[in-house]
Amino acid sequence: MAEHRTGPVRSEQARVDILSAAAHLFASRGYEHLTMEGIAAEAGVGKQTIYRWWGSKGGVVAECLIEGMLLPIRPAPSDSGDLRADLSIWLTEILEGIELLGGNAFLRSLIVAAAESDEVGARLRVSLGADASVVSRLRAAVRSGELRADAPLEEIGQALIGAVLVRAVMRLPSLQVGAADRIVDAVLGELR
Amino acid sequence: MAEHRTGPVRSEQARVDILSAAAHLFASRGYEHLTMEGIAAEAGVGKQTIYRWWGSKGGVVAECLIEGMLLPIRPAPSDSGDLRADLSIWLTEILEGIELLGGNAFLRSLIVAAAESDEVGARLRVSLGADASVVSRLRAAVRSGELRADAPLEEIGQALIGAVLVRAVMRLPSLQVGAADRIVDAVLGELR
Amino acid sequence: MAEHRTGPVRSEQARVDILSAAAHLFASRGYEHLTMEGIAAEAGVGKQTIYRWWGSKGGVVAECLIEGMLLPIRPAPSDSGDLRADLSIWLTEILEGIELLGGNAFLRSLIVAAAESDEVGARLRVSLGADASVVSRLRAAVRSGELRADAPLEEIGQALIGAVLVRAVMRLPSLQVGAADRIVDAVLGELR
Amino acid sequence: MAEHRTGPVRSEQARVDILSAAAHLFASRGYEHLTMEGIAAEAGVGKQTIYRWWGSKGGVVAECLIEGMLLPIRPAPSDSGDLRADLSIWLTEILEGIELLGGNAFLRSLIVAAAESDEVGARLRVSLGADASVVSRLRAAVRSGELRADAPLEEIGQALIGAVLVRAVMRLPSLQVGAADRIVDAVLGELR
DNA sequence: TAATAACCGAGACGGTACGTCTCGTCTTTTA
DNA sequence: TAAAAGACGAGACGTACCGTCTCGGTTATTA
Repeated sequence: MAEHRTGPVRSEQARVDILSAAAHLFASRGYEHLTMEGIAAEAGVGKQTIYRWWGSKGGVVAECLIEGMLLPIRPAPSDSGDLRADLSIWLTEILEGIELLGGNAFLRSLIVAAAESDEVGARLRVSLGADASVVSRLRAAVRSGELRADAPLEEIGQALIGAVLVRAVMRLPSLQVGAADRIVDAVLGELR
Repeated sequence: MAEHRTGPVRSEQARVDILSAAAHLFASRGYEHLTMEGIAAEAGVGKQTIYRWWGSKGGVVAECLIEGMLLPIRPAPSDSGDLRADLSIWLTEILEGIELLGGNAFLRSLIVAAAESDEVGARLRVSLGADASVVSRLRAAVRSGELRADAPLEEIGQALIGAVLVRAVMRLPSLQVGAADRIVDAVLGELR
Repeated sequence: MAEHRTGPVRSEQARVDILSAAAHLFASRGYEHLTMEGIAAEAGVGKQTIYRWWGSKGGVVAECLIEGMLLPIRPAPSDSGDLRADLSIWLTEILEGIELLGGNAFLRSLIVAAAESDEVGARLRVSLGADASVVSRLRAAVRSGELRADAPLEEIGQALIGAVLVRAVMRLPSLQVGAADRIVDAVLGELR
Repeated sequence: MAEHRTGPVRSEQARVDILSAAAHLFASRGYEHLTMEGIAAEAGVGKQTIYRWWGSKGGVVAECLIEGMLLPIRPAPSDSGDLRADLSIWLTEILEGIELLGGNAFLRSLIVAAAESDEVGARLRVSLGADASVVSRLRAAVRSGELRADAPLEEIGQALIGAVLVRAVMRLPSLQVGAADRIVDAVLGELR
């Protein structure tokens, strides 16, 4: 038995306008200057329409992430048989994506958003790739003998992404060429 | 020839009261609920006295870090000759310190503060130990042959700390026993 | 064709609460101690709600005057055929009204408010009666021959009210019995 | 027996600098924008030096009045035998003086200062001439028969000055030519 | 000719109020 | 009945002044 409802249905237009406005303002002014009122004004939408569907700024930003409006959704690292090369390419893409969007300043905004909102945090894990996708590539490496059987796969993934975040948070110089290689090198070591 | 200035001198009492109030409120309510008015009220101080000496919340928090009022200042990893053991002990201490102060929620607050304020960011690097102290321990490891000569020492340090941060930011389960070991294992590998 | 606007309408409750609070605080503490924050707190209203509708303290006080919440709105002097008696009664009522509300101190507050805000100044002219109402009584006196045809009617009205104000401003002893008569006598002279 | 005191004596330089600064700021920005800090800065003086000798802004302004730094001290109306002419000249001078210094806006500032400070109020009475000097001229007029013996002399003086103040307070159009004559006419009437 | 006051400039201090901004909720009208 | 518009109570922001209280440095007496 389908449940019936009368009246207009959620406006897809409004939803898209809000997400676009949020993504645009996030990119141009950063999460700390992102306000509900600003999003509503930019989107040409009542504030209530935002609060009706999302509980907070964080929720809106999280949905932007899901939709790939803030960060292009990361592909999994590919499997060419050479783990180091695969991870290096994958990390390079991430670093370049961030650089394109504003570099460390943008990344810091993203980190603040993630730290303030569990929705964003959870989403960012996917968008940045610090999740199953790396782990499954690492698992393949275990199978192929590139990594030993009891290697702490999740921690390796986290160390790779973490090395990127930490540079943004702690104001180390912005990312340079070769950074991805050095990070992979740092985590995977010479001859593993 | 010393330069002379007349007039009253900065009140050390007020400075300490402000930092104590800020540290206390940070610890109990988190950075996002930390307000200049709250600090002033808690410290029994005029707001202007805060603005006179610090330009922002971030500045105050950074000085709290310097004074070791938020995080105990980290000792360098010791050098017992066994790099993995030394790093593991050092990282365990850091994790326990954070856990004691509120765990990942506290760490997230710290990260937000660091991401929003370059002063805090720079200070946090020292307080969390993601700086010269690890690197110099790693350098010793190079000399003793535990690490190869061209290992990317800074990136190794960042990967270690980054693995801790990333778990907080991305809402991975709070830190457990053995976490330090696994992180060190992830970064240093089996038999380096 | 009426212009339409969507959205909530101005809250009459808030408006009245604000004016009551302002009038009450003015009467009890004087204009110089009247603060926007005090009004907002007393009225149980956000400060922004005051600023949304009035630009300044002066505007609020002016509207209090319009509403007769500070000074009862003055009736015009009546016309019994005896100008001096009519003016004397009228001025006596004004003096008694002021005396009741705090005497010269209250009047000084009113004068400060008027001097600082053109809205209050314009309104006070009406409330104190230094306007058309006296002049029209004087015009009747011209018609009945009590005043000569080219008497400077406006200046006469201003001199009457001015004699009251000047005693407040210049800290002359507070108003006594017979004051109204003497003022009317001073301005109209013996046998005009 | 003179009482003796050790230490330096009050600095005449500072006193004059403060009064000049106050008078200058009053003239250029008005009493409502006159601040103790502004005076101190303009005078190149410590705030305490002001508070040491005057209790308040009002006190400083009152002394400016005494020194004739805000308003030239008014001469008494002269006695040519023609009361109306004498008063008219005297009032014209007052109006011209005010006009020169900023007109009604300046006068309003003066009124606010007087209403807020009893020292200024008392002083202004002298400076504006609403005091013994008019009354004594009026008394001469009684003696010469121009005014009847029981005319309320003080109230006449107050009505004259009051008519000027009331125009400033109540935002009536700024003073015009002939105003003095009309005011004298209003108060003294045709043929007294 | 010290010692001792009080003056002076400078300005830090605890406060109060300012006017603005944003929050999240609530209310009204339109479609 | 969702959506736009936007008013509302709340409260933090950063600034301006308040009046008091140190600071050193600098005069004038007084011992």
